[in-house]
Amino acid sequence: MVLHKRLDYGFNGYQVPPTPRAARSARRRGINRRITEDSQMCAFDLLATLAGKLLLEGKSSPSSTEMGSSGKEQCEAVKSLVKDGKEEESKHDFCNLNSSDRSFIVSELVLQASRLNNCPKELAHTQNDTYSGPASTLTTSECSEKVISAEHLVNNKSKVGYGSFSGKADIELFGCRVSPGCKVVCESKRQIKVEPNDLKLAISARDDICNSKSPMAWDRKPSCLVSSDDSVKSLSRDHIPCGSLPYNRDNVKLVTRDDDENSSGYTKPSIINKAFRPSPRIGDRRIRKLLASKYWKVTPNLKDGEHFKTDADMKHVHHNGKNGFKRLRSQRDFPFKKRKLYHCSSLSNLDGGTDGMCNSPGKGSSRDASTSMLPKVTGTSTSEASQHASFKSKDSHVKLKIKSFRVPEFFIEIPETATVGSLKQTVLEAVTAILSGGLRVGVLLQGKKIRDDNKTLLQTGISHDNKLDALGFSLEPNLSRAPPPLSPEDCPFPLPCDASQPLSRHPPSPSTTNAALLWGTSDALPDPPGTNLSNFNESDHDSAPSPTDVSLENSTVDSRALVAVPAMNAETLSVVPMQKSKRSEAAQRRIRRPFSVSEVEALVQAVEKLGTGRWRDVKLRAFDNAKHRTYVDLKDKWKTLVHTARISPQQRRGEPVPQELLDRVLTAHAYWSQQQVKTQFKQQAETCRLVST
DNA sequence: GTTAGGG
DNA sequence: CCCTAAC
Repeated sequence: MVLHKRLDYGFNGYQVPPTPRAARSARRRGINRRITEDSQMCAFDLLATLAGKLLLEGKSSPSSTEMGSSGKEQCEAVKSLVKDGKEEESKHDFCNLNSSDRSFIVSELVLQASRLNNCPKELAHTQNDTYSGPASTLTTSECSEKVISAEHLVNNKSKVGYGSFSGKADIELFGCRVSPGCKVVCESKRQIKVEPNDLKLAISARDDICNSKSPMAWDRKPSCLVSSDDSVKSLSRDHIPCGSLPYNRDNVKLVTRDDDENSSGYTKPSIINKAFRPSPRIGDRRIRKLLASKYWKVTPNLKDGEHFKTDADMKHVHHNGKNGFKRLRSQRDFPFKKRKLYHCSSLSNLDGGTDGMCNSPGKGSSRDASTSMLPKVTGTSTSEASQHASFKSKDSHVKLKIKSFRVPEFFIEIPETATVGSLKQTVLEAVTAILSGGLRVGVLLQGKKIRDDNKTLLQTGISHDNKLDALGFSLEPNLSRAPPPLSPEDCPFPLPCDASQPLSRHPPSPSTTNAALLWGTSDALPDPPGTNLSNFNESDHDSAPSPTDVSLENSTVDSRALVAVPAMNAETLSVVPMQKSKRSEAAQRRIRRPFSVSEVEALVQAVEKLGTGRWRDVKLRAFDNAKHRTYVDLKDKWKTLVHTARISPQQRRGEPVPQELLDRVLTAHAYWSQQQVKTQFKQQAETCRLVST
């Protein structure tokens, strides 16, 4: 392990082995991909979505005594919100919840903020950034807090999730190719939708991860968590592991929905406290598969299935210089790039979908001197001009929807020998640290940061509907607080994934794109039938693994993504895309290059003529010019062809091979097998004859 | 270096 | 596709 080298899983296009098995194989051999210099720091561009929308709602006086009288009203309001949200959801269908998959995700957070009625007396209440006690004035800082608290809610749910053994909270890395399973996850678990060129981070929190370790009692049913109620307050404080959060959530309303529950979207707060129903679905197929998978292995130090038991174990693995060395460079070390985060104000989803509401003056100006994350442009706007009305309607309320937050940019250093599972774990830790460690929220109005935290929304103009579309929030690292150390409960084991996904967040550079295109078409060159078959020309692209694998086409990113994050411009990235230059030493697994039909035909034809035991001749005859096809490849392909021909067409995968070819395969295989037997028999007879004489 | 077969 | 034993 060369210390000065470092794996780069950034946008250079780390190519994960195409199959889990390949990943295992690669891991077994300690093969890893890109090596880059320190100067070429890459970073994940993580997209963390709150799996829903945040609603900021201003309310006149969310004091603790409010629940009695106006609580019902509030809940009714929430109810209507949920209803509206449902409409929106059904329309945009980004949170389809399969009834068989009761993933729980904080799909809506309704933050209640007090209205900014000018009330100088109460301004005194809200000094500083710490909002405490009942107040009836929402200052910008409170607004920030609410936003961030909401994020922490989500985040902490996620933490609970992955901390529990059932591992129901998923953090998943999506690559160019999204496996069907992951797709389902995306859709059913209300995870974020991701872009093929972006590193994908999906965080979901599910109710059924809650076990005895996580006393959080989230009810699946639509619930309204009004923390001004004392019991619920204790729940939100005690059971939601908000830990280091300084934020007061007394005003936080958590509204969850569940599509398969035909409900009005509101149940009495007390219901929330009812005992959590342990999910019997621990046997979730996926999880089961994961549990059985070898991906549990974190480092060579650990045996399969073994996972962290103690904090010391964690540290051992994490800081063992040889294998478990990981270093996370996070907030402190590197400035965050600005991220844009657009709130998409919408209460109800009516129709249409101009992104007017989501457009912010800061759009496009992702480069800013400060270190905050600016709102990210959300391409899929669910709001429209007509929603201004709904915005306006609730007179004294300011309702905002934040579609997603981006995780601040961070860097990861991980040894080559690390497993994919440990990489995931590292990312998970990093994200967790960032999200829970210390974030501040900045409020931007028309591109300008509102620094006076004591201003009311009314004073700043945030309450003006016509300015809401210019409102944005930025996440900023809170450098005053170090990320809390990760406890083993947080990450008792790496999150396995049943599908290794290529990580690529970098839009393919022109060169790689061309290579990929060439690469993709080289095999499809029509092979003139009857002519010399040895014309599978070497395309020489196998040595340049491109992030733009042809499998990209499989990565049909759901257009219903919660947030469509535009691919970053290549020029905005300060990282030199890795070409094949640096990949000299470490034995690189060859790119998988599926045989085209014409290649198969050539192979079949050659084998028909030469038989199954002369692969070198087959190679010379039919694939002489295809340097990337070795005779071992041809032999292997024949093997798989025979297998393919024997199985039912339904079981076949990949590019379908004409049945006619498969028939020829079987025929030839039978013939040559018979020949082999014959020759063996002859040989035996010969030897017997020789021995006897 | 080839071939065969398991992974 | 990779790996390896066997030839």
